[in-house]
Amino acid sequence: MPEGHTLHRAALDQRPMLVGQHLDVSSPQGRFMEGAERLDGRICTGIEAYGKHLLYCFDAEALHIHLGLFGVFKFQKCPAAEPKGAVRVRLMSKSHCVDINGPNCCEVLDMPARAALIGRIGPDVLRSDADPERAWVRISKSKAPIGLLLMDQSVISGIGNIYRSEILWRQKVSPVTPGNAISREIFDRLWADSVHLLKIGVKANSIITVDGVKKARSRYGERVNIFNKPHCPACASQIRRLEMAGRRAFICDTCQPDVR
DNA sequence: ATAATATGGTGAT
DNA sequence: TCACCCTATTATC
Repeated sequence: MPEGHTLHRAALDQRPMLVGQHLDVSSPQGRFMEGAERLDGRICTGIEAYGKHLLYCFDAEALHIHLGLFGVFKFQKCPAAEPKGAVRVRLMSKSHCVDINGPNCCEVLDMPARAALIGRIGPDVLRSDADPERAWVRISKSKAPIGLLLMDQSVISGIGNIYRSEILWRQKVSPVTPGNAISREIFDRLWADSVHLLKIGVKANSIITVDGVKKARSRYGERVNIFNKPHCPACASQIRRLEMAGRRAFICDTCQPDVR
């Protein structure tokens, strides 16, 4: 679930539920008591997503959430049901209740810390204020493989392990291509396709990288081209798996030749 | 029914 | 390199 699209979708969903209202903030699970107490009763002034990070703003402070691999948002209308599972934070407005379970990161940031966080994140393909030049500078100067660079959130943010394999396959780029061997034209295509796919992901609330597919049916199913698939949908070659940054990457050696 | 696996990132070792 | 966070889905009995 949580690649960049998940967080932007959460921001869109939750803004009308929470922003502009005094929130009851609690930690049913008990592992965020201090932070909850600090924010309880204050007005939520905005919700912003940066890459895979979400910030609930309360004037000069912000609740910083990173879902990690397991984290999930759940929301419901009031009156709210009993917390289910390990609810680290419960945010309650007059109308809605948002529960956050299992986040990797859950902390209160002051302004300098918020600036530091935003500063260390590369341009987010889903933000209109993103500057792709920053990503181009990093990639074009790096000897690291593009499959690693696309997953490096300080280079470009929002892309996760599924989108990585899918974008590189769609643009016929081998993940082992060094960043400094990527032409400006290829970079522009990678960026544009990332924006395109993650926007679809926000709308569908699911990763869909196959053209023409509108709705998510199963976990992978027809939604993706090569991620976790045995054969290439374009040429039927066997899909090769390789370990990159400790994560499984998928590659079709026919469609994505190593041109180094 | 129970077990295994992962769309992520941090901090310790 | 590994433990952790502790959900949701899929695979295996």
